[in-house]
Amino acid sequence: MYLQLQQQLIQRVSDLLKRQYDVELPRIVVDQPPNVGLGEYALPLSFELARKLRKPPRMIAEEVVAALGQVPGFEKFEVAGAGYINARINREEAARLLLDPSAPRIGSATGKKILVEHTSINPNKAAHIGHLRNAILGDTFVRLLQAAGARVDVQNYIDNTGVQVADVVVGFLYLEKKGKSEIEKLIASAGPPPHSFDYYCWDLYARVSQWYEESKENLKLRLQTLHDIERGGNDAAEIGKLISMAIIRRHLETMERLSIEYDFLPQESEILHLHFWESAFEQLKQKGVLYFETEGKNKGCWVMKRAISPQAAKRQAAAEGNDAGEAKGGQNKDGPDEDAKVIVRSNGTVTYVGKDIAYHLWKFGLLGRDFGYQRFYCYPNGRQVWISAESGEKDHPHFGGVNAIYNVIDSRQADPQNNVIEAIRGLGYTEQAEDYHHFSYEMVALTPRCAMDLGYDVSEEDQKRSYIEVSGRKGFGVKADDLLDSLIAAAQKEVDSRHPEMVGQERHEIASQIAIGALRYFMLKFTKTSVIAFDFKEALSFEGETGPYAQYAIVRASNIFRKAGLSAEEILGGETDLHFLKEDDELWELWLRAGQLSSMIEQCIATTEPAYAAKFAFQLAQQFNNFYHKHHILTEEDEAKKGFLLATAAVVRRALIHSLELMGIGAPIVM
RNA sequence: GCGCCCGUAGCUCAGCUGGAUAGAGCGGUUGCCUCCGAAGCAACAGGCCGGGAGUUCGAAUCUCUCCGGGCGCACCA
Repeated sequence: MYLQLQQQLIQRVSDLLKRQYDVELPRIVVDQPPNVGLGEYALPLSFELARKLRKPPRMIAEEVVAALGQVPGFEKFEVAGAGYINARINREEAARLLLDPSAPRIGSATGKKILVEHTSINPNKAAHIGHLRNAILGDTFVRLLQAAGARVDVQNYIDNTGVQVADVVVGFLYLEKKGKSEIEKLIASAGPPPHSFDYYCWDLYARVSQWYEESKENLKLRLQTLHDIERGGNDAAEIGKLISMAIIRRHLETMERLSIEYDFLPQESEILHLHFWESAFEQLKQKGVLYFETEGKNKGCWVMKRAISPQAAKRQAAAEGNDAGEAKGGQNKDGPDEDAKVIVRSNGTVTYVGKDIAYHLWKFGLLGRDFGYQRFYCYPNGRQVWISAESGEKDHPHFGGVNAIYNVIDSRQADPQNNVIEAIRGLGYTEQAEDYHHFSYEMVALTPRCAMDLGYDVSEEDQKRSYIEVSGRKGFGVKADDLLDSLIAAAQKEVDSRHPEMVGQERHEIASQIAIGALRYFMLKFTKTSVIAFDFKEALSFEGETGPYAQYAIVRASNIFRKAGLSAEEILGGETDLHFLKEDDELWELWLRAGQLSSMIEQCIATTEPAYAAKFAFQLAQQFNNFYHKHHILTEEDEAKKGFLLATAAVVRRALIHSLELMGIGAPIVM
């Protein structure tokens, strides 16, 4: 509702500016006045135009207001402060839009096919809290895109031929002296966490990392095992596959607990064995993106010019604009470009970035090759997960070939990601390069106190830091399933004491809804650029700015309807006297925020920042709680007023449920 | 050395495509359950928005610089 009216207003104003002053602003800024009593939109454009038109801002504002006249959906326009143009929405009309449950919503991404890749945990150990942040951010973004009308494929990339898997293979073969059949038995006999296979590997992985430090001979075994796995067709490769498959299944189980699902699991082994790189290599050579270095430290390698950061590129472009004609970059300096990125090593093997370029050409449908596809797992709701295979099933959906991609990868991978984008741009695929988004986020770390509570040795130096990085290699971190279990246990305790009348199964379901709400909200309330210093006390909290706070607001709203013997849907569809909105700014503010839901969705997508969704839900819940406290609906004597208050609760409840849904958080029946 | 991110209340963080009086949660103090459930509400205390300069009618927000912290910069994966 809010977004629609805003777009109409912008259109109207920009037409007017063109007609009346013959000016076109690149963007018409729309703010919200400090309080709703001043209107719903504030346009500061007169300040911007004052110089250009040689008129004081206030005069411009007055002229614009006079010229605007009547605009459908708006009550009036007025000049405020030193020259703001404030717009007032026709409250009753807007509220009617909000009540209509069948109102069509058209998002900015309608009709687009978008690929989101997230989770992508090395299949060699249990998932930890850092992986949770990745998966929750990714899954929430998927939901936001879908709400904006996009068709989204969800991919979870599996690096099954990397060192991490090799390390665990080494652990089984040389530390534990276990063969294939013994590992098979181990997998078959594993139970749920903490007796699960991924937990077992978590410890083994840490032990192997220690063991490598004991002698150089051990490290040689690692390299040899890695090469065996890459080549395929041997014991190490078989065991690697066995381990990786078993761990992937565990990761899917862990994520399923959080309602996180996938469509396709592309594996690195297929990228290798189906020769994706060979196709990419041809293209890259032909277009001159890669060149063969004949001198310097990279002699004998195929290299590409290293990408510069987007910001540095902007600065460089600006500098070039100032003094055009200057030499640009190091390409034509003396000697080889020592800073170049090696893509093919002098021994002929391809680096990780090279494989990634090939893989991303596939994503955009530009490679000319495809994976084989095999069924891997089917969710209870019928959704099918596919996994890559050398020769797959005959009938399968087609993945890749999308309009835009989002890779949810932590900020430490910014350089390699930029290199892939540069290669794609270099091949002439500028549009695709623009629609390649590195969805970058900061890591989750542990506070020193948290690390010590978990029983880890923390050096004196580390104790002074505000946070310590999680490390799978050291086995240092909080496992995802452990955290979930603690959260469920904590929620269960509350539910048990509040609802002794309910049966165990029901209580457990509610407890897990609350736990997931707490966890998902916790991971989303921080902006992507903020390092989360993980702290159990904060994460386990169900009070204040948390998921359960918002869930509780919904429960309260639902209780009103249950107690009244009405359904919220009935109220939304019925007749409501909306004149109360005219004089009550506080109530109108509540309706207005509910109406800003789609505006919030677009903002999240435009900035790739799901944290806005969390803030939105919390603020709406907070406003609702305030309303709930102030108005006792069921004892309201004025029938018209009562109906209006019920409609208010129904509208807000629906917006709350929807906003939590966007974050993958369910609405419990009771709490 | 180069690049990226961060620095806002005691703590953890919003606000940053410039705009009206800088916000929230936690923690602290104090109230509120005969009333749709207190996982809640209300109130108070708490701020040179890291320092400095610049751009602007206007800067927490943009630019530069310095200080402090974090993370990247292999023919490793």
